[in-house]
Amino acid sequence: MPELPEVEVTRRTVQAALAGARIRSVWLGKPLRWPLGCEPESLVGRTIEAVQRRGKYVLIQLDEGWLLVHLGMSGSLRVGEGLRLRGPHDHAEVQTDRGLLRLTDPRRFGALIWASALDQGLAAKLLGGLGVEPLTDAFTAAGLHAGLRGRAAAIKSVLLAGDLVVGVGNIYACEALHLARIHPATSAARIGVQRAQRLHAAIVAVLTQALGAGGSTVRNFLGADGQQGHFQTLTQVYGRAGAPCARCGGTVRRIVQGQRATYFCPGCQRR
DNA sequence: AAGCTGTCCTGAAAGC
DNA sequence: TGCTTTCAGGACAGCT
Repeated sequence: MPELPEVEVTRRTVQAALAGARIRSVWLGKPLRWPLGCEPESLVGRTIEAVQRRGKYVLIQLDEGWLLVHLGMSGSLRVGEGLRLRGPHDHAEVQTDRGLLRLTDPRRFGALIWASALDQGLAAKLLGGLGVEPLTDAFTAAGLHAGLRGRAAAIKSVLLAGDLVVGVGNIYACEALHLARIHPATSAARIGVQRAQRLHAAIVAVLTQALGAGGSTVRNFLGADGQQGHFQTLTQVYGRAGAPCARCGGTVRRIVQGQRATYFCPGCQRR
């Protein structure tokens, strides 16, 4: 599934291919999570100036307005001249003078949204509540610690909520907590300075490592049929219930928090 | 305000 | 073998 690292790789790919491109036509297939929000024809002639990212949203900056793309959990963006014929799960295409941008999304949790400005309307609502970017200097251990204070919910759920720090999905939350040796059910408020420092470092490490792995699948976005991401093979606990923990030899467990699977090692992750 | 739960959707895997 | 059921997941919407 597209996590922050894959979204970032996608952003770079689209930026490299389409910055400066002029939109020739827009085609929409089955409905996605939200409607586009404008007439597709009104985008014809717009120029793509830059491609940015906020959390898991790809922000395509036009000379007038923005296109927001969210990949949901099964979405992917591809660019190129030689894309194969349109398939049943292709639900949006932006044809430009530098090639085609196509959104493929079997489960249609994703979205393509037009916004006149990022601080207005739906875009403002979607982006406004997002937490700090984890791979920037704005993300600090002190800030994380301060944010966790006063949150009674389980640390795993708080990380997933995205209002404190963005981009930590289910896999990364599990992996980061394992790396930081913190039990996923620990109340966020109980995490002190030292553990906040470990968690901060772990989040950065896990995302950075995954970004490297995601980078190895760049060719996915350039035409070849999608292959599985490589990160799965790097996980220490996610999807490994019953397997031995590589660090302490304990048995990895699977529990459910907020209707979501959590994997952790009871041997070395403490409340 | 914070924190649950429901919901969207479909392919893959498990169950019968 | 083939059909049915369950599960997975991002994150907003709505309710408590």
